Amino acid sequence: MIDFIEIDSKWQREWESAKIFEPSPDSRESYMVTAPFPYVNGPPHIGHLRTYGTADVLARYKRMKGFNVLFPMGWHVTGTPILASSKRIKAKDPDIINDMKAFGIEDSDIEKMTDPIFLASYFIDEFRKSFKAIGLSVDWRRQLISINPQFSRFIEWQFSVLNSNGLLTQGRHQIGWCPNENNAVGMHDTKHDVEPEIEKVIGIKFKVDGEEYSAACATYRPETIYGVTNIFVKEGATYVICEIEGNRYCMSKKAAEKLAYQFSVKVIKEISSSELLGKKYINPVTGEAVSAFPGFFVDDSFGTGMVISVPAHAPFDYAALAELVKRGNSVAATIKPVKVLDIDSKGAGPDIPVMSYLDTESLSGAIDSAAIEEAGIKQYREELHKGIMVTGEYKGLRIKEAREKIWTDMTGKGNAFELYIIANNAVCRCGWAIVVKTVDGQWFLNYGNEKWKAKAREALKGAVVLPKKGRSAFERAIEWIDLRAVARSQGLGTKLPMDNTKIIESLSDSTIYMSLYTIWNIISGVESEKLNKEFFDFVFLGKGDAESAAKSTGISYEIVKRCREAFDYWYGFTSRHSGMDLVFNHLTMYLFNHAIIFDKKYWPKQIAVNGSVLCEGEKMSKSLGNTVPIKSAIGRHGADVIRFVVVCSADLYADSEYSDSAANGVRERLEYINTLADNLKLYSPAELTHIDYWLYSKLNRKIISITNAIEELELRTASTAALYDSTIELKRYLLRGGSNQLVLTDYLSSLALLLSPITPHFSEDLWHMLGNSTFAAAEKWPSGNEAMLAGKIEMEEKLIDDVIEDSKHVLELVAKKGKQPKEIKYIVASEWKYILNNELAKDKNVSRVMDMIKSGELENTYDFKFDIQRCMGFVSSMAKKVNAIRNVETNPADELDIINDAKSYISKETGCKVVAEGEDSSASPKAAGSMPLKPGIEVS
RNA sequence: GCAGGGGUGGCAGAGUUUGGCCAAAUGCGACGGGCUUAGGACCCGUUUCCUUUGUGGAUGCGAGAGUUCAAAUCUCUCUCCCUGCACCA
Repeated sequence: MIDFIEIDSKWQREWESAKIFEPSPDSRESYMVTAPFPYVNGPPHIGHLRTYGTADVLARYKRMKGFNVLFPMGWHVTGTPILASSKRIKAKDPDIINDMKAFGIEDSDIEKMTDPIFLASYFIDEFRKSFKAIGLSVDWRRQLISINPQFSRFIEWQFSVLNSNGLLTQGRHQIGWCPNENNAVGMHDTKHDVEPEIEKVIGIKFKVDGEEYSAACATYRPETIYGVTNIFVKEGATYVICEIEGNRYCMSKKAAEKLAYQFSVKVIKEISSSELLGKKYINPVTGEAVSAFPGFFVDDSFGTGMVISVPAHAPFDYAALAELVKRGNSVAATIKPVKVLDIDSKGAGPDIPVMSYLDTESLSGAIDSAAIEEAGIKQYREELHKGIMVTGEYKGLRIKEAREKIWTDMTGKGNAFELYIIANNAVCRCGWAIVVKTVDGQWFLNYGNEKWKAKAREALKGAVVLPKKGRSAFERAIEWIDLRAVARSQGLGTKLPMDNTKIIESLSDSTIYMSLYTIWNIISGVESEKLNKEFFDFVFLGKGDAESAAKSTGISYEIVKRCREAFDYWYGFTSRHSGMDLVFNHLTMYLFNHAIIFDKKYWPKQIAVNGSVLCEGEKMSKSLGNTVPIKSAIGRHGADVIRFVVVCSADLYADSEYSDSAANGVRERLEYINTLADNLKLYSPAELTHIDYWLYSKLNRKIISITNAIEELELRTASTAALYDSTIELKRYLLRGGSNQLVLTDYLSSLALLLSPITPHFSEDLWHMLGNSTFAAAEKWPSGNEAMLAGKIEMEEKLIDDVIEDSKHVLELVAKKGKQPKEIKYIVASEWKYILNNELAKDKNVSRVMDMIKSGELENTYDFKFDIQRCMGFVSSMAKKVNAIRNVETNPADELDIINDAKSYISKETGCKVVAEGEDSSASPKAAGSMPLKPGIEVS
């Protein structure tokens, strides 16, 4: 049994004291691997490991390939989540406190986490411990934290460069807002961690007959204006007359209060819902006057609290009218639904489309709001996608188009105004409903800038994307990304240079920070005030020279010069690793920012995108309570098994799956290899034999395929070949009588190195067990020797396997008849069959070979006496399975030798004595059926 | 809707770029057998259907059509599933 925990810590100590992961620029080619610095507001779990593990495998592999590899790590602290967590702990929120306790954090430490900086540093510590324990080959001298003053100077510089390129613009912006706490609300501040969904709707003005105000009716679907039969208000709710931007409206009091965060709202007076019910409302498009009714479903705190009723297209409206009729409302009884659009392109759909979605029978009973809502969603979707207008000015147009036109028509003519709502009714942790607040003067990064986009496209072109199929997502993302709001009123981070009251948002301050790693170990002692524009301009842009930069900053010439050299050296080749969920924001912004700030030679060279980690078949999430902390996973299985399972058990783009059974499977195989290495003394060196060459051939083939796979980060392919195929090969080698100590040592040594990027601790241990004193982690990657590939020998071994398999099949059939055979006779086919077989193997063209036989070309070519009749019969019998013919030249003499050589093995496997002979000299009834690579089998 | 990914045997999951040793790797499960006092571990076999003193045949990789001597693999149409659509990290 391997003590995985023991070897983990042993080799981690040795590597650390040998400083093999702390590189400096030298004469080798550089290779820099980075992954997003983790956000440290909670414990590290195995989900984090996918990206970092993949990056580490690549880093370790490239190191062995002879590159000078830098794999740095930092910590992301910027933004609101850490503040939010602290706040929740302060408020004694049991959910978060229980989570912390479950992770094993002492009460006293939880207490201290009310200080966000303590919380961050606590988890930084945890992450570092876990990352070290899993064996990441990180240069720990370069840990930057996104709120270090030096980091902030760098971000300020970045924004000044962006600003000087005209990429920062100002404008209006909508945010989620808690009226109670008076602050912006993001996902981390809501109940159940939902993102407040801000949506734009249109408020249509229905002039109230005889009054100087209009009803403001909010809707997503202005195109249904042609089908409005009435208006709904909430019975019993308080409404108000108010003034917004010079217009007077009636709307619910609650709505007016919410809209005050978007507009300047002046309330004139309150008005009861019953007063509104008595009035007439003029449709701004059709000019028709309609009545108002009480609607059971109306929520006076949503939108404007006044709803247009389109019974033909909205199940709720239809149901509400039906309900009114049931209660004896005679005016409602006169209302006929008006069809506005049809999902049938010929207009042949039903006259009252809502009937296709709503179970009208159920309307006679109790109201089932959930069912009506579901019908509404379905109808809305279908009509949006397939609908064609059948009435009004835009008759014949598709709905999406018609909606856009009607929207701009109405807002343009002053018949409507735009407003924002929280579509998902998100609620702040304090319990208040979130509202939409309009902020003027928000700063945006303008990713819509065409020149910038062009540069980003160029940058993408110059980068390798892994997996290859991931590229199209980037192409889309570059076109799609537009304005991004960058200023926040709260959170940790760097202040926006243009507005010192604002913090730079946390994805925007992490787009080019990887470049800072290259010099972090040099500047971490430098006072942050000295890191001015001249310094960064020189180090990262090469502007000016070291002397003047040193003079203007007060930093020593040596340091300035070293920084520039370090950046220039390391940033020549960078490989960025991240999860696929970051393609549409972080990774795309990463490309954009590199493209505009740095010289082309420092642009990203490779971007690798990976999937996530499933746990026992389920997506990991806090709410499911199935997140597995890295430290407990390691405690169970050791670092290498976890690395293997989490990082290598799926293709790069697919989700990998962590499960105990998978982990056990990996461990068993590692144990097998280890035991074999332990038992090497039982074998002794000898001359190379057939089966030794077979193993060498397999090994070299494996080296080549693993190397190719890792280059493409196809780690599943690589790891399967390295571990699973290897154990199968080793078992077979021993079974076939292989026992050469030198060969086994060679094989295991190569295997140790091949596995080293994936299972570094195990490999290091194996490497030393085999008598080596160097570090496997720093060894040269094995190179596949083409000369050792022996296709023929592999084919021969395959032949033996096939022969054994077929023999067992026959023996079984015979056994069913109650016979117990003692001997198997193999009859190797005649030479002419081999000639035809090889001829067919060339191009698998049956008719060509037939022609050869008939025309006599065959005899001319091969100088052999053929029996035309039998040849034709043989070829036509082969016609059906021509696909299965192997493209390997064989002959009967060799095949006979192979079988004779393997007699003892076959005999052991089948339990029978083995005899072999040629077809020509055989009297066996099975002789005629013999074929190349499929000898006749007779048991007796 | 837009964009991205996918549909393979009881399950998980390769194979698709470059069509042909593909009835389809590997793992798990199930069943039968061996070994054991027993269980575990381990070993052998079976695991689409039919056929069988043999290595044969049929069907088959979401559905349908096409290209080809040959299709899981290429083309087209359809269908279903998953993910993202932001200012949250």
